[in-house]
Amino acid sequence: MTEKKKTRIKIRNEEKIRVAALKLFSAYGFHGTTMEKIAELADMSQPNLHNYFKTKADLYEAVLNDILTVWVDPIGSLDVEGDPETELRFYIVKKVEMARKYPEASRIFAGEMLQGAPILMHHLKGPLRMKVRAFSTVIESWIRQGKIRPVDPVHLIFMIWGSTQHYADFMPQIRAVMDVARLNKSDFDAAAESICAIILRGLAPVG
Amino acid sequence: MTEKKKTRIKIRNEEKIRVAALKLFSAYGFHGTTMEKIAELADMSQPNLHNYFKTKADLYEAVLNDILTVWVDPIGSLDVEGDPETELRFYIVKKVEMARKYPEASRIFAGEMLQGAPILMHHLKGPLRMKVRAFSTVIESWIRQGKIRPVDPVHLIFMIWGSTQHYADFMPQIRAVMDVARLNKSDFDAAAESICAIILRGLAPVG
DNA sequence: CCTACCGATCGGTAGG
DNA sequence: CCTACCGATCGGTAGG
Repeated sequence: MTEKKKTRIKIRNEEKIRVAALKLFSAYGFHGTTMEKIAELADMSQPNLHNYFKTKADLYEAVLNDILTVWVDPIGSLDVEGDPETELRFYIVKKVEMARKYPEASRIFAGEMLQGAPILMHHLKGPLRMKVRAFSTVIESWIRQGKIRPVDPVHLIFMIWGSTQHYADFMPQIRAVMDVARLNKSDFDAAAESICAIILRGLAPVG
Repeated sequence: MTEKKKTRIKIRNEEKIRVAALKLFSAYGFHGTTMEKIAELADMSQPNLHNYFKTKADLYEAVLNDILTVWVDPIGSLDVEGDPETELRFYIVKKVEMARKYPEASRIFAGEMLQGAPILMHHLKGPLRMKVRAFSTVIESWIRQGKIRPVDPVHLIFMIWGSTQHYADFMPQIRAVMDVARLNKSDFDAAAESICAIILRGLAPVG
């Protein structure tokens, strides 16, 4: 019983650390974040952190792995049997929704890219590349069937990623340009609609 | 004469420092870069750096200002009298060219955004917002004239920025997915062509 | 422009 | 899980 209690506290504390670390790493980067600040935000002493994560680098890696599961994985694949417009719209809307719901995940991922992806390179060359391959296969099939115009599938997916993630990663710029204190759901919806309209129209076959 | 010689050396050294700082700040961020490493790359002693830039923050700001002049300013405005397709194509091609030629500038700018743009916020709310306003005016004029489909000009420019800068900021991901060691000019050209094709077709009026 | 060095911060450990 | 503390690093300065 005492054992069980301890374990529950440990699980809860570890979660608190992960949440605090995600927030700070995403806002200040790896080097701009101190273990002391993470400890504060997680309401613990700094030395105690090391009971849960041996080193700062370990904690950072743990946070990155958390992100991969919520950020990259849930992006389902396109259904080749489906209607291209419906399928791509769903995908784009989902990506914008992710940028809105998990901006910190997006930013920590972006920060990792800016630094050359030292930790995530393995994931990029493995699982992510496979995802793009599956995506490309569907796009190419649609092109062969004349359902969409000929287009390089890889550049298409980069275009979708770039334009959707932009709303999370460049939020200060977007807020400044739009002159709003905060982006609310309707702003994101408008963004998704604009992106969908242009890309779907851009891909629509002649006639 | 001795004075002149000194000045020339000083100018040359300051330039060396700026170049070294841009390279390291863009790769490792502000906190991940040490004055010692900048000094090494600039072939100087670390204390000597402080004769040219009082503090690390001053040097960082100087680098950011350098970037604004080469990264944001030269993006000419759209010519409202011109053909939308020609004008937008020119703009997109130029943006991709900038991502290819000045990836470090793009990355340091992106890093600044990720951290909330503490230093660049003034620029975003001033000059940059004006640029977007000018861009929007032209787009709206084209829409009124039926030259392009109705579209939110602000989301359009975000879409162009997002999809073009992506090739500089997310280069590790792009290289991993495309399975190439380096992106050469033809890759960037293909990217520009894909982006142009989809966006221009997406904006083309009915008929 | 260099040598020498400072004060502060930070990640991590000892020991209980 | 805490107190106390370490070794190392780093930005910046003194003094010449």
